[in-house]
Amino acid sequence: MSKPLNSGSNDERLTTVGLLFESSAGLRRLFHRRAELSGATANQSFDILIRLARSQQGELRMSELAAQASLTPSGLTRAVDRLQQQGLVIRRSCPDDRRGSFAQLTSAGRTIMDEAIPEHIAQVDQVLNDVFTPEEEKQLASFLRRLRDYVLEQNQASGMICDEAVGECPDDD
Amino acid sequence: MSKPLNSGSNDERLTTVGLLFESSAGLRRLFHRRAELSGATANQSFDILIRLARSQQGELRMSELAAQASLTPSGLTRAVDRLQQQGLVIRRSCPDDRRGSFAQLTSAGRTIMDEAIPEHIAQVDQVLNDVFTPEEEKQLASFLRRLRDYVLEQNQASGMICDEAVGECPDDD
DNA sequence: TCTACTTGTTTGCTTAAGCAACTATATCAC
DNA sequence: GTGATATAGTTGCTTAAGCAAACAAGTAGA
Repeated sequence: MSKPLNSGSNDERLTTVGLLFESSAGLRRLFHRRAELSGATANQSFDILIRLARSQQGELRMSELAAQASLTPSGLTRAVDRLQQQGLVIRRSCPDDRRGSFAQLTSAGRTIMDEAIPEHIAQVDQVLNDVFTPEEEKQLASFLRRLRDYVLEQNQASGMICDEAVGECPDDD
Repeated sequence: MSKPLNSGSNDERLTTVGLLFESSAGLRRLFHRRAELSGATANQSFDILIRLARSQQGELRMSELAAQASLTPSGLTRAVDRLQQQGLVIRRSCPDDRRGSFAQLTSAGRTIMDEAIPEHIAQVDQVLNDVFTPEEEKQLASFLRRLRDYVLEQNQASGMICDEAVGECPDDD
């Protein structure tokens, strides 16, 4: 209510969090921009596609995918709808649990991603090389992993967004 | 086009970037969630308000604010519209440049923020304390600052989103 | 000073994401 | 088995954010 707002460590901490948000938003924009320039793969759902591409047989349960992409179930449903309309993904219903389904890359989707991923990797490489030493990069990754796990756990606790994906999901893009 | 996609360092790098996105999204959710629980300040534009609150006389040029909040000018216009409707902010036209305007906290806005900010700081403190040592925290902040600056610069280069805000804007939450 | 160009902000329109409510299936307790 | 509860996913509706185009005001050059 009346703490000094611009003094020292509190302020620095707000700044730290702000930096995280800005970096994330900025990176997203940067990748999006470049993808756009280089043509077809301007797809806003790249996030989803890349996670599928990097999964076993290119498929993932909807809920798992939602968690990985930081989307709500409903958000994911529509995103997969769109990708399905574009022919990049299909739903495969889960044999073990008839409530569930998998989102699975089609071969068209696979083709597109085989083309897009190296580009994306090149972008990522460039950024990381330009900004960090390999050592620093490792550190950053470790910090972020801890933060991610913590935050995920807290959010679960408050009861929401899936609840697996805590361990080591292949958390790329 | 044909690099091995799941081998070693490339993959780790995708993971690093993914962690950044997930951390950011997760943190955002967490703060939003908690703010909601604790009452009034569930406002989705907290980001904007806090930046105003931490600025000289609680005002900022629209474009500056857009940059800080990672919004496009159009996004910011609407966001400020909403806040203005809620009586938390007013527009003050810039005397030096009649194209421009400032967004400025009203006293109502100030009051709300005086209440909300300490809560927010407490949340941030808790997360950072739980996850990092002070040393690590400093490191993380430095990494993120570099990344933010780099990305901002790149995005500018591609021509977009304001173009100040590169130096040391008070880049908080 | 008239013209051309740049910059700051807004508006029209479209898309995407969230919440809450709903359906279908699974699981548990009895 | 039957009923009660939980889980996976989808749908209706609303809000927010982006792009592109418009405008208005500044700046520069002839």
